[in-house]
Amino acid sequence: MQKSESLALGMRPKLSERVADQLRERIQKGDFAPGAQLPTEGVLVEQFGVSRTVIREAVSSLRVDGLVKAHQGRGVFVCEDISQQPFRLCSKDLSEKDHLVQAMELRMHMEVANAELAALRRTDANIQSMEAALQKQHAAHLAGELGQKEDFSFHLAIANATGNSYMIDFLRFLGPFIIPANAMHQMDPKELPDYQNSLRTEHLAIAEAIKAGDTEKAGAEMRNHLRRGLQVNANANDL
Amino acid sequence: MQKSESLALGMRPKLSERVADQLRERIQKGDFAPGAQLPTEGVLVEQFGVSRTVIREAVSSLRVDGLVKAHQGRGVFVCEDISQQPFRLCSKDLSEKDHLVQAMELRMHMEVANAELAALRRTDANIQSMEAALQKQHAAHLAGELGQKEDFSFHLAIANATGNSYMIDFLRFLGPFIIPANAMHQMDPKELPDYQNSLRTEHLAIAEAIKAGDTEKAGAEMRNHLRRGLQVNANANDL
DNA sequence: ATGTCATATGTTGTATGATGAGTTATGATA
DNA sequence: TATCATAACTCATCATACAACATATGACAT
Repeated sequence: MQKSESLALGMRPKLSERVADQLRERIQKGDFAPGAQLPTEGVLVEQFGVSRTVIREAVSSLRVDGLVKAHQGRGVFVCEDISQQPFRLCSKDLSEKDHLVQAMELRMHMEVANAELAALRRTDANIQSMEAALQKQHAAHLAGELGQKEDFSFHLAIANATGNSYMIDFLRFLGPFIIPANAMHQMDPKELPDYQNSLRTEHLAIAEAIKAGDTEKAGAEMRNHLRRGLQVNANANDL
Repeated sequence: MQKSESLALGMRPKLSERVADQLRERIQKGDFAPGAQLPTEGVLVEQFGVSRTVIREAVSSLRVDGLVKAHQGRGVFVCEDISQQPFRLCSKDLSEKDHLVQAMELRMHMEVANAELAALRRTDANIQSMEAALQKQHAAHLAGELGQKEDFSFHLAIANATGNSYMIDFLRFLGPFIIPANAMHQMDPKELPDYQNSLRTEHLAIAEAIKAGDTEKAGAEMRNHLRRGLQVNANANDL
């Protein structure tokens, strides 16, 4: 017979999420200090006027976010390093278009930096894997495939050449968000070879600059490459 | 009278986490295709031999990880872009030194991009908040404080001026990882004013370039600023 | 007085059944 | 055939009970 009028909350989305958000806020606001114990489930049940199920799901989500740590028999405690919250690209209050544009912009600058760093630090092995990726992509194109995977491999090879593992991780993280490949799917088949050719030209220019150790050119070519890709993608999606 | 012998699982840590891990694995392995519906709670209860509570908590954790999306009345579905796993800067197989250096490098390049973008797009309001932050930092310095918070506010104001919310989020994410402030704590008190002065000079140069819309200079000044900060930090920590 | 141990109490973890709230399939009816 | 009420299914929430673990309490022996 649960009364639904216990809601100074308002109740559109899931209750558990609303509770979780409120708890997050209170933690980040310093309402609960790092290391401190959260109110027990029973207390929270009373404070929020919801069932234990909801409280538990809310706390559970804080747990996977790394904000709190629960100890059976003792309680739930705020983590010492609140900072370690993960980074996500899921701004709910962002249009699909803005999401894509902003994510792509983030990636672009990131990759420009990668190209510059790669030009500074590339080893012979790096150059080899870059060229191998390009060769495979070319082969894929000749075989009539899109070669998206090989494309990404090339970019990953560049990230590898930076010697910064976080750069690699971040590119892997960003990669799936921005796939100009869906533009390729919608593309007029007659235009595809042209597109793939220009892609190859751009990639080669980047690789060349990195190989030569020309940081400025490497960055510029990468910027040009991604900007054009963004353009094509934008046109294909009517953005 | 729940029987504990239903465990082909093994049962050290929380059941819900073990179940969540198994589900994650099956999803990433492609056992459940993107877009496909997960088995219903009832079925999962039978498959794992645990209670609905556990299943719900496990699925809940997959939800906050962005791996699945639950629709009331329909079911739980695997997200189209499984890739949406959050980005973390966990230094598992990285020395503390490499961790700091690489994270700082990541931040540096992002902030250079921020400065350049800010110079392109800054509004009057942006400039005002930048200058306000600088003023507050100066006041803090004069009051004998370190002014780290105000320092970060200035950088955040720049990120704001990019108009890209992901840039802001990312800076917030990276911020706590790299705190040249700990260098300030270990610094000889006699050197502190000098350091703070040069800090202010650099900040002003950045702000000026952004205000003037000089993208190149803005980026260069930011790069110089952070590189010097990294240097100071490295010396203080014997890296 | 002190150390040891059983007990009580509090807290999170798990199980279970019932109900609310959406979604979809079914089938009756016009 | 089209429309619409109904049923069936699913996740969301509530409520209660018990298990597992941790800590505090107090009795008891030394």
